[in-house]
Amino acid sequence: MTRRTFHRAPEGERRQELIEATLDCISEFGLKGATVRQIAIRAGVTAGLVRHYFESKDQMIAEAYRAVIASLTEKAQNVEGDPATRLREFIAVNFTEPVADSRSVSLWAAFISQVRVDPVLAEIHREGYLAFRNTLQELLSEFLAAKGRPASEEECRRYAIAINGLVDGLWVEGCLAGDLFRDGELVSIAMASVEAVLGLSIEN
Amino acid sequence: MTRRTFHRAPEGERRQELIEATLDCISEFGLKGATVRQIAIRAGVTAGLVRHYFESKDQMIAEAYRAVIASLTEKAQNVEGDPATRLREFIAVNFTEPVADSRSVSLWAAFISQVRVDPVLAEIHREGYLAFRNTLQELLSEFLAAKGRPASEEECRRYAIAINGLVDGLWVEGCLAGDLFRDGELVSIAMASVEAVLGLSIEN
DNA sequence: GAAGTTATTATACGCTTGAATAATATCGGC
DNA sequence: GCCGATATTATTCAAGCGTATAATAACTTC
Repeated sequence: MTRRTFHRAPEGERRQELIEATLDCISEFGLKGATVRQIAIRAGVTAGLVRHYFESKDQMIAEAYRAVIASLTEKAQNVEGDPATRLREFIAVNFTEPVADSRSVSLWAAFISQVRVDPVLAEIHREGYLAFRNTLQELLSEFLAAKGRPASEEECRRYAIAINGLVDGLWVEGCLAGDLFRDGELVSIAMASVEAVLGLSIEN
Repeated sequence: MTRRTFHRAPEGERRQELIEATLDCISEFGLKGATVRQIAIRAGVTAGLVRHYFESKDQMIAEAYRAVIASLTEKAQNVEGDPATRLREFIAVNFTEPVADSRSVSLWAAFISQVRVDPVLAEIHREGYLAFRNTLQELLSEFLAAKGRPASEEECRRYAIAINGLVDGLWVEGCLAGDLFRDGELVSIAMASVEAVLGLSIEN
């Protein structure tokens, strides 16, 4: 019996691979199909290694969730240009890969469904949601000011909640059943709706 | 050893109880925590009975999903009155119990997360989404006509997609973290946004 | 009220699960 | 080039999983 060959992964890299493998498994087989063994196979290692990098499977799952939130928000945070351009980009990003992807929404839903079960995941969700919404609120505040219609923080808050809801809702359905919509239809509907809600054009 | 006493449930009733117990378990423990044994305990029967009513656990889960979709949509389908009232009701219902409830969104998310895994669930989702959206589209068509601004089917379709997304998105966040919003805030934001999108008041 | 039907319980089976442990191969420092 | 440290594999374990089967208790019918 010959033992399986292997190489030691560089610092931190294996952790990342394991998290990525975890997400792959969750999106493909669901949370209950994402077993330690399945994840190990996907990562190209043996099951025992998981416990060398994480205290428990649950802890690994929680870290994987943090990675999902980060990937869903980071693209939206780092937009550049004048306020109108940034607002347009912020919206468009959600209807473009890799955010607009059935894998993303599967992961998002899988974790959402655990928010009630696991307080740790609930806290991660809450932070992610607020970060996303606050980014949007700040963006709206600048946009409205630039358009010569500055709004109170309270007003921006309401706009941010509405637009965040709109974008999220369209994002979910677009990811789940993209074939129900024409190319570019969702982003076009989103833009038009945001303009209507704000009562302003998002063009420069 | 004395055997556990029991009574025979009337036709269909036990099925319903088992489905309800399934949903309870999914919302409380997640899909992977909803085991046959847990579900049986919740329903007040023994595990073996599940297979007397359902061919398999998977089939029971699928039927449970149908029940969720039904509960989320039936409230919205059966609104009465003039078009404006019905439109207002349609929206408001989504921010009122039992639709607006963390249990509902947990169930919704749990199944959504399986859409990629299980084609049966994917089909159930698709039907439910389209039924909901088409109801809304019909409602919008009547509303716009009544307001003296009749719109083409294509226009109504776009409005329906947008408003459905908006309502869904707000519903999700409201259910997940209701404490982030003031009383009635979400329904108020939803109404205002819908009015902005349509460019019309929803009052009579 | 006895007989027949079947809903329900009880028990068992094979498999998978997350985790613990022991053996071993790889690598950095010297 | 050896040596200690540790990343990785291999193996094992008890618990829990979905399901199958057999015994039994509760109704129905006559």
